[in-house]
Amino acid sequence: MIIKEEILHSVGASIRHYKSSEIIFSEGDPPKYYYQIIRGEAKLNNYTDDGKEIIQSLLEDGQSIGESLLFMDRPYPINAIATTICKILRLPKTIFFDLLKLYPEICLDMNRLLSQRLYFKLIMAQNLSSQNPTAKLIVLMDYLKSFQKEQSPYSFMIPLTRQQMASLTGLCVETAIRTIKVMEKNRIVKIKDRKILY
DNA sequence: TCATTAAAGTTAT
DNA sequence: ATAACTTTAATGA
Repeated sequence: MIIKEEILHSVGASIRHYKSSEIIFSEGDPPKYYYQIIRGEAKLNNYTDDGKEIIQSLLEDGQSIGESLLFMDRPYPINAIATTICKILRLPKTIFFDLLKLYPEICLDMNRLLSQRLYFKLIMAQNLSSQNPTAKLIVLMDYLKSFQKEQSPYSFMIPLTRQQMASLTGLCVETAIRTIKVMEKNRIVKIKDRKILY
């Protein structure tokens, strides 16, 4: 959790509830608020001209949404969509900046967070250009697994659907599925009732 | 080689 | 029940 809930409440953040698949903001909207998920999951995405979804990032409890866009004066280049029922705190941008000035600690945490986001983007950028599907999926899984201590083989259950993995790596689902099958054959992953262990 | 299309089976809501 | 996800197979770039 990047900013404590009590602090957000104390400066007048409002609680908003979203249904699954409800839009939080759309591409082209001007960023006006800081959003923080209290409960639920959301995603940042784009659609290619032929309608294929590209997931930019997946967000869960405690995480902020699209915060990097608040620091400049440009419309959102992405959509934010709730993927489950969500309870989200929303704080007007101006008050958000007051908070940053008031609490150096929050400011520092925000920089850390932006750094993490950039890191993920850089990792995924190498991925999207060229490379074979196996390499793409491994880069994604390595990144996800890096957050847990246990690093032994097959100790990490990928918390994503094949659909999501495909949308994050720019593959089509079928290719993702076939590639994962090959990876199972090559002992890179194990599959236990459809869950991928890496 | 991978994407696309279609069709069918499976799981989650 | 209905939608979302998974899987397989055929076809085309």
